Amino acid sequence: MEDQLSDRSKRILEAVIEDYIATAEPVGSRTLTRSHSLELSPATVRNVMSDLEEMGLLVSPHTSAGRIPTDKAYRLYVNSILEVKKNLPQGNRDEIRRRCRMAGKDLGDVLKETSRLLSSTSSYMGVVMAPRLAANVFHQMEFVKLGSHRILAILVSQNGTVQNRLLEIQEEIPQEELVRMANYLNGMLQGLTIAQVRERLVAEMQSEKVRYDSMMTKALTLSEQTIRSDGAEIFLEGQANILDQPEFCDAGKMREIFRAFEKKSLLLDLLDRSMQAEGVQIFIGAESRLLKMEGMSLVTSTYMTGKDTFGVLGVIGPTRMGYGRVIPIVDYTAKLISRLLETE
Amino acid sequence: MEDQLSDRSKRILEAVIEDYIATAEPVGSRTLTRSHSLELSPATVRNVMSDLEEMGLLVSPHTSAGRIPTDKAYRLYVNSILEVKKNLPQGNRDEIRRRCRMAGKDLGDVLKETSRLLSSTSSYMGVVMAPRLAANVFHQMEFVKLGSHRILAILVSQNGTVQNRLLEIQEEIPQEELVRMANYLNGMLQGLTIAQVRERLVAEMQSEKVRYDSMMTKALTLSEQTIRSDGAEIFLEGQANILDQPEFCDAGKMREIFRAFEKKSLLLDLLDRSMQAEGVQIFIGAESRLLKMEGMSLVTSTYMTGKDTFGVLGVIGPTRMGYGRVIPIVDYTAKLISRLLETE
DNA sequence: CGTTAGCACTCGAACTTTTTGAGTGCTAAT
DNA sequence: ATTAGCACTCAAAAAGTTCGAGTGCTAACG
Repeated sequence: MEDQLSDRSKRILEAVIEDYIATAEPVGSRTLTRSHSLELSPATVRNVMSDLEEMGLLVSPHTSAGRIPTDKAYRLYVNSILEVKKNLPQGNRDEIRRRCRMAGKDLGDVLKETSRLLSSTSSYMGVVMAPRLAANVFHQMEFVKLGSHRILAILVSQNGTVQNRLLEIQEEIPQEELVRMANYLNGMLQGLTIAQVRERLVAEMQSEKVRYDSMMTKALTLSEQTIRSDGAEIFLEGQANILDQPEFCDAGKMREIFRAFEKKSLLLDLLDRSMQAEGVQIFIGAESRLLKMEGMSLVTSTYMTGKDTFGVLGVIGPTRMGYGRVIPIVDYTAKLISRLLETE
Repeated sequence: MEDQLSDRSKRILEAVIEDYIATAEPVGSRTLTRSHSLELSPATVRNVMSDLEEMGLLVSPHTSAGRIPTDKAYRLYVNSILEVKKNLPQGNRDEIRRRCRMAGKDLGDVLKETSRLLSSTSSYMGVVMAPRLAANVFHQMEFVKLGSHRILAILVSQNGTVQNRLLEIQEEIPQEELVRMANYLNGMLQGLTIAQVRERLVAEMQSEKVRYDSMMTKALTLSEQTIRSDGAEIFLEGQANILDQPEFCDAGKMREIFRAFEKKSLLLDLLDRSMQAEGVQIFIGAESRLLKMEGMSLVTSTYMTGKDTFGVLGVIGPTRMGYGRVIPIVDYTAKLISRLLETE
């Protein structure tokens, strides 16, 4: 399986891929020799392309058309041909920097803006997943009385995430008691991750010493309700950008794509998966069978929001996307955001 | 200008509009007489249609095609022909009811879900604008210390809206002082609208008696920072639905539409405008030149979240939309949401 | 007089046919 | 090993047909 590709074959494959990225049209031997200054005749190129086709790196949509790179080809390209410019063009750099300066906003706003940023600099779709709540570190909890039977619970994590939850309660609880409850909980839960908090609460509720203290019981019940459910948030921006891609210009496909993104669950799975490893990761076409609609790729990177809580951000575009350009953007943005969000 | 339309003309216009709504195709005299049981010959219908065309209620895309209703025709239809079924079909009613039961979520979640709901029951786009912050009634403010130079400010309104803002501060403020500041402010600002709060803060900061109390100054500065900027939130859901509309199936138009909705500012203007009057309002096609892309209409209604704070919700669809069906949906949803959000 | 049947005319949509040209694979010459 | 040359392919664009739902107009009808 270790494709023993000659240097020349690689050069040609690269040329095909780059042409296809640029034009979205099947590329033929002729056009290749013209645009890229390979010192070869069309006929030679044809032979090589024929080999590449045999190896499953190219396909032709029909006999008398040019050829198109397969997912496998992109994989090869990304892994061993493409050399990612370590240095993002200064222009991009500046823009990202500039738009990252956004003090006075909460985490959600920053992430949304980041998603926008990714979308506009890459000209594909930007996606950012907030760190999963469970991994965050508990910082503080507050209960605010809204009415006689409604309490607003506020859960603050150390990285600045804030979760609000409206709780309906049976019996009225006076404000002072709420404060005492919060104090009690804040003392107990300091520094734990939310996941740990959850365990702790369950354990505590079953322990003997709490069972007969109604205040504590109430407090535990309330807080348990507060941290229940961990709907990781996803910010997806720039959907309109993919309408510009010629391969999706037909209405049917577009609909499919939009529908798919409307329920974010599969995207969530995919992003969750890319959180396994650190750094930039690339999912090409059908490799992520989650994005089962064909022709889409995903470039992600993890970012940090604290000691050991991270989220994922990235760019979604057509398989035929400018990896060389996108990868540094994703990488740089992730690093910058990490720095920005670091709770020093 | 008071169109003196004979009863028959009205019936025919209605038939044309309804046919066009159903099929999205220009409708001709023949088809009309067949589908609707008007007791008239095609020729007669033709004559009438010709009149209607003269009055600017119908147009034909070209000589030998059927006719299409103009914006003016829709307006007439909505105002004086269409009789809105006061009673939403029980099915819809039930679904709306069911999905409105969503306790334990904050306002944002509820509104987002409502937008989804509007979108799916109408099969167009649902849109919900959160009440403008300025009109909300202040309830409570909290400061939570996140780090030595970072404070999380939480602003709770009486209707359950929660705003978080991250503040960077120069000099460290101990937690106890933050609590005292919050108490001071909560006492002072109780029951005012945010707009009034803003004024009050400015006034207070200039008053003599505060000027030399650094704690108060700090408190005022902090809170002033917190309520600054009033980015009304808009929840727009179901964009994929409009891809199903045949009139937008061409890629160019779609792109335009998606681009337009990506920056929500014009939508915001429009919704803001529809907040002038209470109850259901209808903007047809170019009437709202804000949605300057043609062929879109908007049905809105205000909803209440408290004594006198309201937001707007509605449905955006093609001008050729089922007004008779959509209007009750919007109306009913608005009422239900108002009831749900009422701070009793 | 309002309504209707009849008729010639229009013109986009859909279907065919033709043309075009970028592409291929093969073979023979360099 | 490379390349020039050639016959062949086939989608896409252009040109040409057919078809039918529409129209407007006129004349007849109750």
